Amino acid sequence: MADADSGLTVKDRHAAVYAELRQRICLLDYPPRAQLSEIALAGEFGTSRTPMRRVLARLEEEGLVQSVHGVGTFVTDADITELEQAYRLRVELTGLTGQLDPVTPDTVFLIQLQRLIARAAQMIVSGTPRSFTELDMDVFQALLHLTANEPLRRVLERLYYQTKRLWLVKAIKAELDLQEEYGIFLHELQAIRIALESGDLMAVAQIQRAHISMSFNRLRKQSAI
Amino acid sequence: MADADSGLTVKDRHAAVYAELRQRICLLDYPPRAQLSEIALAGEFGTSRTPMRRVLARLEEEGLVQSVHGVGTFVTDADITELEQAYRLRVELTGLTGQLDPVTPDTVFLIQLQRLIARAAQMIVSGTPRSFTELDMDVFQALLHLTANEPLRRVLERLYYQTKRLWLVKAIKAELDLQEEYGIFLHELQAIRIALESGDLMAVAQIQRAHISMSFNRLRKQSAI
DNA sequence: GATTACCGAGTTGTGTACATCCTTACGTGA
DNA sequence: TCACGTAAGGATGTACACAACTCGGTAATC
Repeated sequence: MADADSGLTVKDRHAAVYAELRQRICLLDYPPRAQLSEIALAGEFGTSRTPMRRVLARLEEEGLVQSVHGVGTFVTDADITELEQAYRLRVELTGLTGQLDPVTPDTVFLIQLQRLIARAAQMIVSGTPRSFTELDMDVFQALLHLTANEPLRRVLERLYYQTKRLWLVKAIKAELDLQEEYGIFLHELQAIRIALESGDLMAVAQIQRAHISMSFNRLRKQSAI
Repeated sequence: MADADSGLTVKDRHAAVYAELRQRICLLDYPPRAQLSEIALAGEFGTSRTPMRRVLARLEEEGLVQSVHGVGTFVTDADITELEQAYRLRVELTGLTGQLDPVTPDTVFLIQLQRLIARAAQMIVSGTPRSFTELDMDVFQALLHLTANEPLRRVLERLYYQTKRLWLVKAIKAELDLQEEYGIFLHELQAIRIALESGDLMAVAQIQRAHISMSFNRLRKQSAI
């Protein structure tokens, strides 16, 4: 409420609402099959249904919600069989980030990464599925800057938010070894830092690619039970 | 006008209008920088501004138009330097079609392809830049069925329509050797048919990938003049 | 004559009433 | 008691009036 939107254009406001709703869906604040009321959301964000419908239409394009005439707008359920194609595409595209317009990071980036690694280490001590997902999102956004290919970034971002809920759903249902997940993630970040310090962006991409692929296999293994 | 929309849901109508406008933009019926009037389009499609704005918002997401408050909605200009990243991503993703969920075509598909090859042969005799682009779109849609990976198909479709205008703009400005373009395209289709008949979908993908890459190089060579 | 302030036309963005549609509960009849 | 028709409620989809904004012309002023 009364957000400091001074100087922001109207499209920035739309983007902020979109990002907020996307965050809520992926953090399961709005769990799968939850109903989103256009009127209620409009009231919360201090606007009317018209701009809210535009945001919801975009979320529907991304596959995060689904609107049915006369019934309502509902969060889609994160089904692993339906999202397997998206996950595999995400694996391949992550590998491309080291190939298409790679960006050598500056010192600021390395410091930021070091801070993220510290947060990952803290996860092992006092991590929750939710706080881990928030960290994972921050890491994703940071590593996205390693490629300057804007279309690739947009596609990767979409695929990330489409598939990320799978992990959190499984984690909350206690179908994942959380300590193992935290440890692997910390190890991945340390490997990425080493690769970055040697300036090998192709290696960074392959490390990410490998871990996304392995993470999906762990998710699938648990589902097969 | 009075389209046979009996039985079609409302979202199909939206999709049809979206596809129609996308076609017009990519065939340069609406050339770059052309202004699209919400009211005029609403009148043409027999609806009001509200649904039309939803379609235009999606076109803006895809980067085909740009809306400015108080000014208008304009077709974006197909700038080769801006679209180079999209083009290179398209090259890589096309290569993935033989790898992610490849679909072995049935006999109907091969017959359809044979018909497309015949149209390509006709291009050499009486082709125009426009009719060639229409053929190219049909070929693209047909070959898209060779992968069952839906997310990949959606991304490829977006990248295709984002980048396709570049060719037609250059062709109309007579900065391309049309006979050479038509000949290469026919040769590509024949190579694809041979690869398909041997069931090698990976080869089909690599042939497409190579031709998209070469096509972009020809576009860039002409631009460097 | 140059500059600046202002007004008006035209466009996109927003708010809201209404249309359309689905679901559910209720009542009526067999 | 069950089946079916019907009406009410609530949701999304649509239409339209109005607000916000940009840009051109015009006239007043220095």
